[in-house]
Amino acid sequence: MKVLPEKTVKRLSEYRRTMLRCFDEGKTHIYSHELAALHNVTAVQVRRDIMFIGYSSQSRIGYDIKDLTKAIGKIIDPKEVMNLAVVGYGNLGKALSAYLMNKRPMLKLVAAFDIDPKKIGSLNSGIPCYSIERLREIIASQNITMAILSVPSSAAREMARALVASGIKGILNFTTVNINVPADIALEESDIISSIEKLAYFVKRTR
Amino acid sequence: MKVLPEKTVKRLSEYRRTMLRCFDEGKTHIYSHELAALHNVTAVQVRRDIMFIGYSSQSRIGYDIKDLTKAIGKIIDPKEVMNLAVVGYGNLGKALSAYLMNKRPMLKLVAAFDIDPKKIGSLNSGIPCYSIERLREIIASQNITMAILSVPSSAAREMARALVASGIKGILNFTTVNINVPADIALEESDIISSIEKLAYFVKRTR
DNA sequence: TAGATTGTTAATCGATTAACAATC
DNA sequence: TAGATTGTTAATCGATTAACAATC
Repeated sequence: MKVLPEKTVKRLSEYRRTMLRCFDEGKTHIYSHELAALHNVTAVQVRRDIMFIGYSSQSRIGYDIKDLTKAIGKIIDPKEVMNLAVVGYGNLGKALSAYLMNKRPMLKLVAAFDIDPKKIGSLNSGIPCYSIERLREIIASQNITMAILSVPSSAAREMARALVASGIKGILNFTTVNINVPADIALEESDIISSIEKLAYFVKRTR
Repeated sequence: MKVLPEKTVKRLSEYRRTMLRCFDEGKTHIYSHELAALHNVTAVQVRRDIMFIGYSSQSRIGYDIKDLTKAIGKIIDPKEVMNLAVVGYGNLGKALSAYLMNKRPMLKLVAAFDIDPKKIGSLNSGIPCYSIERLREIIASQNITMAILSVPSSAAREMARALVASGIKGILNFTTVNINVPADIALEESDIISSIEKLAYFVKRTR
């Protein structure tokens, strides 16, 4: 199958999460326009995204939630469990860990890293925290493929290099410094400061 | 001036931050290809973004950092100080507060809100924490225009409604639930779970 | 000057939307 | 059937890149 557009992948992930919530609330089917309204997109957008994964509902009573969530998983979920680490175990690292804990069955958070000796060893939210010196060792032994970078921004670049050197294949960067990685490493930036500044710009504009 | 593309606004914010860092390190000028390399974009992209704000360097020795950062500020910064609140003062809320504290002079974090009585009143990182019941009152009295939403996802929709009802003009949503707001409210979503799932998808692909 | 860089137009690429056929 | 919905092509819109003129 052809590689999906980045934005489609993101939306499919969101559709699935929304549908799982609706399913818990007793809903079994959902119309494209319902999904659309819940995500601030158009119904055509939803149908197009679903078309991308080759799914077809064969009914006019909306999409079968159970069926469609499974179809999305087949496309966007990894085939085997992927292990993650959170690097930098401060407030942000802990918050991100909590978000990730047991949310997605195929994505497993297995380790945290920090330089603060007080944090090392602690099982704060169910995962062990290691010294950053053991980064390479633990990444290899635990077969960790993705990392969430939540260290202080001043350490971001150096840490990113260390992660790449340790064999990490994907980095989610939560620092406020843009990092560079080789082309074969997946990178996702989440920059709070620029998000806020962008928001401020568009608030201003709408007045 | 015409409204800038969203992505351009975001990149301009990032360019500025990078340039300020470079300036602190003693650099006074920077080439478009240098800025480009630091942000994983092309030099043409950088020049085009700068063109959007009507800035021109009039030299072939790179952009004058002091001058260009000022020009970017003139376009993307609010004309007067904007007050922000963080709603939900757990690990994530505290981490986001720390990120924002004294980083941007025109964006001032002035209040936190939480339901936990233990947190209320505390000046954790220099800002007071109020009971969520006082949301409307404090937003009005402190003239708060933007909110960072970092409550548990189950409370996200209700809290978003309360914020809009209180007169908030922009929301940065850090919960894992998409929220709906009227068209005149600016909204920026930062969804950790879908970011991770997207990352996993593209890690898979590059193998 | 020659070489490097900026600024800008035109072309390309990718993502969204409009229009509508097919289906229940 | 009539009405509502899905699936899909074609058109549009927006963002990026290629090409190159202008400048130091």
